[in-house]
Amino acid sequence: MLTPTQLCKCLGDDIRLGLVCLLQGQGEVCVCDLVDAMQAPQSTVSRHLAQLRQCELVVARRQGTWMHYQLNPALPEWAATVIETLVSPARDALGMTLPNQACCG
Amino acid sequence: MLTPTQLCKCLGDDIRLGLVCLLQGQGEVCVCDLVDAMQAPQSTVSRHLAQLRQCELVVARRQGTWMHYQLNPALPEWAATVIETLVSPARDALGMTLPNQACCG
DNA sequence: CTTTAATATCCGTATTTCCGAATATACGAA
DNA sequence: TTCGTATATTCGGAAATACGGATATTAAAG
Repeated sequence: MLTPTQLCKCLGDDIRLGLVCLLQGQGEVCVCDLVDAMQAPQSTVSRHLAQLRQCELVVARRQGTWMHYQLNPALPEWAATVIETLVSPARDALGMTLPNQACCG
Repeated sequence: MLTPTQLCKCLGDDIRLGLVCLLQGQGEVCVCDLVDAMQAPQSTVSRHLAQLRQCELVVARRQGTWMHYQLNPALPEWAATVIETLVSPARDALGMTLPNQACCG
């Protein structure tokens, strides 16, 4: 079960927080678009996504070769609130632009 | 200036999150009471307090030999919201009881 | 079955973080 | 000045985390 400390540890990294920002309010996004938006090596993005999955901050769905990620819609309320609160200042601080959903249909 | 990533890193540790829980809603608390409540070595508590100060999550006031800490009342709104949201589930998860303000007047 | 594309995992290395005993500092009292 | 109390800082080592190239896995297509 997700604890507050775990949530903060997960969000206390630029890449993971960036990924959460990309997912927030976007429904599903596939990994290739996330890699593209993060401008980080694919293995790095994938490793961080695995960590987010392990904490249950995100859920994944396979569609053929692609994996689609989204924020876990069943987060505890406090966790969802924390994420919603952080996303806007985090987008500013990290210079995040919305993902370019170019890769898959 | 405090960034979302920094805030999360700061809160992503049981001792620092515990300290924040002890301070939230309590006004000033002196270090001896924090050490007592955390049941951790004094140097450990002091080191974590220094980190919280460096991120400007807390401010300190000296009164003679004692140091009184409180949450920074001038936190950015998003940071204050995150802390308020986390405190209650964090108190549960960490088994925090309120500080025993026994040490100084 | 082979190839190709998307994603995940492995693994050695580098970096960061944490710990707590010991020590230093700051202050008040005698 | 000297002592005692409260707190901060130092320091070396242990543990956790992050990195990214190389490799493995999965699935669709030919």
